[in-house]
Amino acid sequence: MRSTATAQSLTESHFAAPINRHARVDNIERCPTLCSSCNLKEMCLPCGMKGADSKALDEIFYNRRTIKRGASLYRAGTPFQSLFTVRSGFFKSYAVTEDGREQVTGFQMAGEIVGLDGIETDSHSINVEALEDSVVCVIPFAQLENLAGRVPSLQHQFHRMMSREIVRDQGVMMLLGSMHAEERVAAFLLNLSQRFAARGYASAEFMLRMTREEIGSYLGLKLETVSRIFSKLQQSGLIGLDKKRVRLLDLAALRAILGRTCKPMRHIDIHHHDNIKAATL
Amino acid sequence: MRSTATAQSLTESHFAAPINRHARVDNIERCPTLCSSCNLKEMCLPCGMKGADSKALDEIFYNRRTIKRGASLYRAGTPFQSLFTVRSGFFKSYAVTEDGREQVTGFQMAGEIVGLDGIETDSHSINVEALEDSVVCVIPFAQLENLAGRVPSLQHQFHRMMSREIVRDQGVMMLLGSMHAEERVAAFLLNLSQRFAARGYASAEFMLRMTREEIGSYLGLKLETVSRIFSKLQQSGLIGLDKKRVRLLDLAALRAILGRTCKPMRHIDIHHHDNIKAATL
DNA sequence: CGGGGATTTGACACATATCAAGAGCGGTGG
DNA sequence: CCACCGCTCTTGATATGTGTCAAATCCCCG
Repeated sequence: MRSTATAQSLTESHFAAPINRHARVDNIERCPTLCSSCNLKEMCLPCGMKGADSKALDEIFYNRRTIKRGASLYRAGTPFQSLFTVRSGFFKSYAVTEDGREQVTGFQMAGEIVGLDGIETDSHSINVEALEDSVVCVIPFAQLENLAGRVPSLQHQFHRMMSREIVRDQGVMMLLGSMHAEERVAAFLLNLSQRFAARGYASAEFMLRMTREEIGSYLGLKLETVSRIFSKLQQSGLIGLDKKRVRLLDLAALRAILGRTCKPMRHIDIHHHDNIKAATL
Repeated sequence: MRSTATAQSLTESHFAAPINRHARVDNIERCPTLCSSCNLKEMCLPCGMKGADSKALDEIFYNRRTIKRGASLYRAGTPFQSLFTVRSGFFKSYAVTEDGREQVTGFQMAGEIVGLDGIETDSHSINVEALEDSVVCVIPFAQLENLAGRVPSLQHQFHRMMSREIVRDQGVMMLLGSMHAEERVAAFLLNLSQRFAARGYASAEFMLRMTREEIGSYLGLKLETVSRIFSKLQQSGLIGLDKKRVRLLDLAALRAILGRTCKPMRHIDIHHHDNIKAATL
């Protein structure tokens, strides 16, 4: 049923966890694994904690929860109680305005943390939805804070993860605020590639779990624009594209797209150049 | 790993930091006020802490530092040691790409916290610069974490402030990703107004500390566009404008600008509506 | 008081949105 | 099994919002 070959390693490896087949209802179960022996510990909450400290995380009484494709992990306005770390699968987070506009604020994959938006007001401010059948670890926030108060390395690691989220968001602002469509798409693909690589997956070929529209929402573009740019990159030989499967064929060229700010500069002449120099210095 | 001892030495090094040079140099002084008696405590770090706990914050050995207009509080790449809370004045934070593009990621005013970007990697990822002569409280982060480990209410309050920053950033993403120029400007003005109001300042009339270009960078617009929209809003009577001084004359109308998404919605019909419903469910 | 940056405004260019049509695909039910 | 349906994606033609370039004024700061 799932498409053939290569990228299945992305999904299969984590599907050892039992998935509730019958009901459309999310399944909650007692966690069978401890953080200290989890294969994701290198990039999840325990990252950076050593020896005894990392064992301390096992104190937390947490559950696994499976979320079906298309189902919500949580919605804006619901009370905040727990953080979630993605065990397997793929999520999107998005905000909705009163007038119904939807803005995707991020895509989350294995090892990434979700739910930080709820801490401020004790209720969630955004929505998080599974883009494929997924499994998360549910971490009761009160317990985490309690434990963090006693384990400095955990506390610090948690702060680092929040800080990382802030830095990530600022990167998105940069992308949305000052990049052209083609740059945004290139940055998006490279970012995904990098994150897959960090997880030991193929970094040059992967499945896009989200639609063109969701990509567009994330990048501040319309779906048609995303599609057109995909086509263009494909024709230029920078990427290979088969439906949702992407192959990055020329990483250097993709990175180069990020560099060039001032368009092809066709109408440029010496005068022009001087102006630009003067303006930027 | 971070002991109190290192924390002290961190602070010491702050004192010893090469803050030489006469005239245009930032000034550092021992803080004359305690958090528990600070007039900003309602909206600063101590916010939400009660009685004895709020006194605990006084344990932190922190300094005041004055930053001249145009001077940097910190720059990207410099080592992270302390957080800062704005005591008075106004700042902008901004990121810079390799190719020199600058993206303003936020404006900070009294009671707001700055520096959270540095926690992740122990070095700052963005730049922060004073838009007017300003004063900040310097909070050595190691000390803060140490104290937070012993004072749960402080720990929780700090987590709330980080979460707030994340939520704020997501609001900016929404603004940059799915709003029109006029909406962005309106949202910007209303946001400033609200923050001034929360501080007991006039919320309908205030000075813009930043240039049109900085506003544009923040909003993902060019300075000319910002200027044009200011003019338009003025001509419509929604705002009064005199150089950097703004008066919000019609809050309701400004808020209304945020509501209308789909232009005049001319081509809409019932079919369309059905599609939308189906799509969102 | 002078000079350079900030702002405004206009004319025009261009990137991206909008509208529209069709193709491909997956699921569903006869 | 095929036919149908809805959704996603692609592609083209066109519209439009915002950027770009330019020039004049203003005025803040030294």
